[in-house]
Amino acid sequence: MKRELSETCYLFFSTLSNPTRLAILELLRKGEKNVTEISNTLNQEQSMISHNLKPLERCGFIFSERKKRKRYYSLNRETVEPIFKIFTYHSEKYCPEKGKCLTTEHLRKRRYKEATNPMYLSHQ
Amino acid sequence: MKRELSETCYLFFSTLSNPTRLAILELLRKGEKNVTEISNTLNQEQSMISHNLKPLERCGFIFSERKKRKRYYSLNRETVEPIFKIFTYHSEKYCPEKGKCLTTEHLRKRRYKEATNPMYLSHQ
DNA sequence: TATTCATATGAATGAATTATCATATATTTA
DNA sequence: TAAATATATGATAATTCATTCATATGAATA
Repeated sequence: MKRELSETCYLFFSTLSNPTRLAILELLRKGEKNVTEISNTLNQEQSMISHNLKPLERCGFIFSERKKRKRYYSLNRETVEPIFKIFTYHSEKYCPEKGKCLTTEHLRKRRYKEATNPMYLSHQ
Repeated sequence: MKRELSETCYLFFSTLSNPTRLAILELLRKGEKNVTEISNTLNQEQSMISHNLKPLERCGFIFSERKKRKRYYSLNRETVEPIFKIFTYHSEKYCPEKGKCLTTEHLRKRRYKEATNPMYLSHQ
């Protein structure tokens, strides 16, 4: 089906429908990181990280700023946090049997004040 | 990249990252519709509509109920409306030059109050 | 300015997703 | 129960997307 009808809408959600990009967003919730740091933390090729940072920035999910040689990426918390908040609410209420999104773990942590280890590193 | 790390999260957003499915959600905002009605309104193959309804229902974005021969699908307004509300807010603030999502048209009315006091945050 | 470090880009391969067509199943009515 | 109606399913073709590798660009430092 043609996608012009809701180009922006489609772009918005398709940018979020990728494990690498979700992992990047999750990582940036901890604070800004440069490309090499993201690459090392997620254990993925630097070029692959760069390729994935581009759509995230284009959609306004992240911002970037160069500092000396490095370019630091940071989360657009204003809208990204609410997006995941709704996702968390939705998935807990309507998809309770499904596995948990790690992104929800962090939100859950706040609620119940219990620390779990960040398993988003355990992929690859 | 493996996707186990956030299976539900990935599923959630990938289900929304499809023009046909977005059009279905948009249509269902007007009220419940059966498969044939959706198919006719969107001018798409019936089987294609059925194929796309499945992931939407599986993710809890829509519900269905059989009435006589027909199966009526309805929107899960509780979470879908807030999702699009955030999308609208985000895209108007961070992607202003891009085309508008049709979904945003309906929400635009209420937009100005919520820009200062975003009620979509009330989910948690 | 030559070198090193950091990031970005492009092309091509491979992987995943989607639409299509044919057909199957399910429900109602004659 | 046969026919008509409504929806679902499966296999394949078509399309879109992601990853990789090689390399280019850009910024800082020696």
